[in-house]
Amino acid sequence: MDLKQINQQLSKKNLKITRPRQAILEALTHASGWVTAKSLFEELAKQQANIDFSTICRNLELLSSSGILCRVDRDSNGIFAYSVREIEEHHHHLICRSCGKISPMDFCPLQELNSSQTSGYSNLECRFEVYGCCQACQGKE
Amino acid sequence: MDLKQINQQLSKKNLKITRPRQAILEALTHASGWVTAKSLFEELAKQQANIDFSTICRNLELLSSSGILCRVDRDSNGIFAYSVREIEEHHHHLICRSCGKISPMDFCPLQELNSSQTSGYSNLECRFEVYGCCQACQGKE
DNA sequence: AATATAAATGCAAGTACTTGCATTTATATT
DNA sequence: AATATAAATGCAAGTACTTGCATTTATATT
Repeated sequence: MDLKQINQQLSKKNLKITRPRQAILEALTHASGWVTAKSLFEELAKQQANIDFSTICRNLELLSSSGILCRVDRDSNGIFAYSVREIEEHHHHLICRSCGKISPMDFCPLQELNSSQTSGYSNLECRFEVYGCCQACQGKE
Repeated sequence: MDLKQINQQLSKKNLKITRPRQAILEALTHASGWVTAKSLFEELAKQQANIDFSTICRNLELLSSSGILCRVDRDSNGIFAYSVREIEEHHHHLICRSCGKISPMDFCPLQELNSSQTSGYSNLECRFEVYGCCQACQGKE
């Protein structure tokens, strides 16, 4: 997804097209891989964009919950990595513990979950991430 | 599980039975529900146990990875809640977003995951939590 | 019982956000 | 074009750990 399309999405959701937000999205669309709040802050600082760290965090959070970004706990330490969402369908991620590679999976456990396990509950959502060692990293350690 | 059994497990794993660790485990075995690092710290401070916050965090982390405690991201904000593990079998948790109630589920998505989604990967593990609104909380909001 | 050693602790400093609030800014309305 | 308003920002202070390191302590070995 490119910046123009993203801006259309923002307008649809009554989210404003501000200078800091544009700089953040510009960096995200041009980034080669996944970024963290910290790496993005450092990148933008280099460009003298002068954007506060809290503004970056709030935008990454907001853009993720708006479905414009994907958010993954790559190192399973609660520090999230973000990237522009390229897949519209609901999905989860498979993460290599060794090289940090992130791949989408269309499998969602909620669909497979027998309702007896969650009987009486409404508004079900889940958090699901799979960690492993990818083919390229096997034997390397 | 009571303190005696836990201490046997600790010895088996070459983990020492120290005064701070005993105070933490004593509090955990007597706690009515789930505790956080912060709530446990405050509880122990009240008892004048004089245990450093970092010692509490390190123990909760270690005891979880040793299988003595369960650890759940109850409010999906990265702040974990812990409780003594009463179920030996591998399991995940179902959490009520409204009242915070935590229930075990024996379902594990890794068993259901089609291997085509993770082909080439080894040492698979997953993080899985389900959030919803429990029966008692429905209509309350 | 004395010694060795590996684990655990406490302290201080560091990390990665998060929140509250006053100010600014983008967009809709007149 | 001026005004209203709701969203977004920047700053400062707060939160919840986390890490490095010197010191202490529990257990195994002699």
